[in-house]
Amino acid sequence: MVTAGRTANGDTKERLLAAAERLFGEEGFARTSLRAITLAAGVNVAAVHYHFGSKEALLAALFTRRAAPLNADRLARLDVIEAAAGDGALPLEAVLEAFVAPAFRLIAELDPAGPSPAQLIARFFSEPEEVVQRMLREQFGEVGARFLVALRRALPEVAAVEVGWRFEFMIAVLTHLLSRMHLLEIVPGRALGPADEATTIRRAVTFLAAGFRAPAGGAA
Amino acid sequence: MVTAGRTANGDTKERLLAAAERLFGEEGFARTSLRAITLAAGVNVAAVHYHFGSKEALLAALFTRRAAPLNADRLARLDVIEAAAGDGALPLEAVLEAFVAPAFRLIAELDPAGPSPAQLIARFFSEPEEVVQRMLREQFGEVGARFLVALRRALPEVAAVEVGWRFEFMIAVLTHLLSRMHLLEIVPGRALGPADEATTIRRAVTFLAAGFRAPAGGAA
DNA sequence: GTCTATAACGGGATAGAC
DNA sequence: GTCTATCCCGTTATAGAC
Repeated sequence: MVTAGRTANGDTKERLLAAAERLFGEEGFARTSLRAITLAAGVNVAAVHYHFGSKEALLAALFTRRAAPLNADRLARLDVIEAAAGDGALPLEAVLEAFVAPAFRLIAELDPAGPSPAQLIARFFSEPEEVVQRMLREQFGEVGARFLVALRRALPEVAAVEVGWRFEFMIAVLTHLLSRMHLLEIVPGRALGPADEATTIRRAVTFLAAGFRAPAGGAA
Repeated sequence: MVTAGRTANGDTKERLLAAAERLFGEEGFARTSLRAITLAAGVNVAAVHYHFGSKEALLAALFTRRAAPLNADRLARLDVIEAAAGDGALPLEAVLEAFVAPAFRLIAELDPAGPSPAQLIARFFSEPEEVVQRMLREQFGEVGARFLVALRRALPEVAAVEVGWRFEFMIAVLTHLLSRMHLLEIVPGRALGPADEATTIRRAVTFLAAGFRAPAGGAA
């Protein structure tokens, strides 16, 4: 198929992306060396710079590769919901699921075994690198804004400021789930047990929907 | 007061802790060099090794210094609630506030201006270092277990497994708040506005309480 | 207890052969 | 496109003077 000969496979770039996604997700960006990545990928150190240019550029490539389809999926689902609702109020659970479910889809579809891709996406929210924070704003800005509007339409009785805060709580729950779901948690004897994707989504949506609907005033 | 002479102040150790707390919290452990810390503290590089032994030991010192009183405060509040309740069911909002409020107290009491101490505590939950993860289990194990029991006592009508998951959601919301509260968020035009401590606590508790009480079944 | 100087190492990046 | 070899820098940590 290809013109010139090479080592054994032509997908060095893909192998690098896969290895980097896993290691960045598990160890974080700063702790992961290019040497560790290329070793895991079975390619040469220089390959990173040839294919991507720098360590940061590799990270950026990983980010957009996952975030773009993730957010496209979210917006497509939201389009459907908004079209079905016409001018009426939006169904809250549906909106929440449109935001949450694609992230879990990301886990299941790609690497059935490993914890890989979603963990990295979630980790982005806590990585201090400026590049990361800038890309977060770029990639999630539009989705966030549109979902915020949708949530307000779904909750006309809740003050807009409160919806804004609760939107932040939703992001918290989602990123926490994605980044830590695979490991045994801090508190022993939790016995959360392994749950399938659909159950986890339902759990999150149920919890979040109730929180979003709560009357704002109530003190204890 | 002191016997022998020295540079200008005797609180090198304290200055190191303060600088490290801020920098680790803002930049993360791996990205923060000892040079940056000692520069910010106005002390010599070697002082870190003299007073603490290593970079990791400095981190550990920071962790226990904050986590211990934080969790003691939580448990004390829980004691009061349990004593008042006798054998009856526990009041959910009170239990949640006993868990959430001490963390915010941590912010307000110590450094009224800066974002410092709580941000680091929250960051611990996403730092990949094994030391950090081990200390998390050690320091938060007891508190987590006791609050989990208390939450189940407060919610006899909710399945124990669900309470376990929702406990995890609560940690998500809290850490997210503590680590990111200071900065403008990803979605522009949110207009969350600056909120005082009491309001933020009330917001979180209201949201969480409703989520915890939600009937488990409901699909959309 | 505090400093300077330096050791010992690993990191990202690049040049140039193939 | 892929490799080897190497540059150059910043890092933690330590030894030893003061």
